[in-house]
Amino acid sequence: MAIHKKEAFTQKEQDLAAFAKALAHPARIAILKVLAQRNECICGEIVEILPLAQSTISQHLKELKNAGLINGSVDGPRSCYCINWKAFEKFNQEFSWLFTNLKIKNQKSCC
Amino acid sequence: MAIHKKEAFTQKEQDLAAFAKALAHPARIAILKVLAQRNECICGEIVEILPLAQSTISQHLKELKNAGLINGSVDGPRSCYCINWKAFEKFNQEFSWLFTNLKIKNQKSCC
DNA sequence: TTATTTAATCGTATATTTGCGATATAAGAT
DNA sequence: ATCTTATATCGCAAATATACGATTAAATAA
Repeated sequence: MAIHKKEAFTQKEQDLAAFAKALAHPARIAILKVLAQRNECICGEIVEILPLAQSTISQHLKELKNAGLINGSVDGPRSCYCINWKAFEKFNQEFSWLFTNLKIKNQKSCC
Repeated sequence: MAIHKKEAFTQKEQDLAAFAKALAHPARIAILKVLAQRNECICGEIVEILPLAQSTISQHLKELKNAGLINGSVDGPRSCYCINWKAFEKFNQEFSWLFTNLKIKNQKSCC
């Protein structure tokens, strides 16, 4: 593709797309659900629950962290991850804004 | 990667991921906004508005259509696209469900 | 009929994503 | 100090995604 034209779009569009991208894989959604269900921050448990290799889980966790959806901290020999509720709230609002924005002007499909 | 392990996850997880994937590009979010702003269904106008080639826009439209987020119909020599509000509403609820689901059990990040 | 317009599709190049095994790292246990 | 455990990272292979120009197809206009 030679060039990524992301810079041609607004920051809001890029942010929303980046957030959506982080959610754009069933494994990552499943990971978020696991993290949310346990009150304690998890890590290796995810590897046991999901049918993916440890390195793959680690990679997905990294992506979620890079997207800002989860926090991570080292806890002795293991890593502790948990959902970044603030970021989630922010993106939830962004999404609501998008839906609302889309919906106000036009209520029905024309084709 | 050899094998896609999507089938290892629940249908809901897969559906949500597919929806997120459709939104995971700023161009597609921009397209949705254009479609929403015009009460009439558009097509070639998008090509003039966005800094992408016609074939690229066409490809993005196809993806949005495949994801069920927009409808499309042939109108003479041109194509008419518009947002599928029903599908959007459905996915909006799915997302709300996810957020709610995530939020009920745990209110604060532990790390 | 032929030309024009509009959009979809094809072919191609390149970038990114996904996945895994192997290895490295770092803390705790013995 | 060495072994074990837990996780991150590296290197690789294969699949997907992104982008574009060129071509095709289909309808209208001339």
